[in-house]
Amino acid sequence: MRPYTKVIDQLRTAGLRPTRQRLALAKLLFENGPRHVTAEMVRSDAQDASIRVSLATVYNTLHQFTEAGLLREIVVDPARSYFDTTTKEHGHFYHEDTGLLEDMDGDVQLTNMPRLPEGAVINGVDVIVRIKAA
Amino acid sequence: MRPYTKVIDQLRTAGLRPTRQRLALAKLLFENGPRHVTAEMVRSDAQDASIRVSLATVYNTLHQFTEAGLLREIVVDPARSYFDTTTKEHGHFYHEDTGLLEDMDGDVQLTNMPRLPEGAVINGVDVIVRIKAA
DNA sequence: GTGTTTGCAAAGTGTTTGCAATTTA
DNA sequence: TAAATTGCAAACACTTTGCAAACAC
Repeated sequence: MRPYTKVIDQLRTAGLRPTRQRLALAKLLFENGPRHVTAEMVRSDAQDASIRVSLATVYNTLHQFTEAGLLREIVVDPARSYFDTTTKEHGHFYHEDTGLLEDMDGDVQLTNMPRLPEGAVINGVDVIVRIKAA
Repeated sequence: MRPYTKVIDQLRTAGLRPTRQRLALAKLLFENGPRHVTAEMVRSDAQDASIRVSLATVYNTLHQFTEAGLLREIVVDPARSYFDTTTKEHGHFYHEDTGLLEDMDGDVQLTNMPRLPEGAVINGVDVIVRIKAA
């Protein structure tokens, strides 16, 4: 089987050249099941995997992947940005004491939502349940 | 009628002395209906109202009020922190292009929520509908 | 008077940017 | 070879902190 074909195509479609760094990071991000990462985690994982990539490139790549629809940014902590490899809409559990972000499976629904402000369209819906150890 | 009695009591209960700055900021925050503010907005409003208060104190005060249960922090933008004067649980519309944060009225409900991870309790539930001009 | 709070400026943190060197096509 | 990408270090924006002066009680 040809490696990375899917990701390469997605990158090309997004106008991104499949460079060594982008492919290595894509592998790291998408070949280990659903993940929720920060830039620092990615840099650290990359280092562990002997991928030489600067932090600036990690940031660039995360944002480019997000624009390309390969990642979704989740805003839960003012101190750092999380990126989710699962892009379909879904809720999250956020462990406030550990910083762990976890997918909610099943599909949570919003009921009784008021109508949108005049002339607005939805860009995304965030459902975050903040939890802590009992 | 005695001024600020309620806020003064709430501050005292929280172990906070009702200082000139805290009272002035409380007035500014709580006497103009529901508001969603950033530290910079508060500093600017304070300046307009001839309240002399440093940015450091604005930050301290916002956090102290939040701990005291007078404010609720809303995380929507990695670049800045919002504080909501409405503390009861409710959803928000966030205008991504203007940075305006707006209360959802009516009470949105989450249905079909999966059970919490083992040993966890809920700390808060965020429902944020991100919108933009059509 | 004693302990708390304030304000300033400096430090801190995560993120972004400018630009020369490198890589891709 | 032309255009895109990378990496470094400097710059950035927001937030926090250390500490002396001011204030509340």
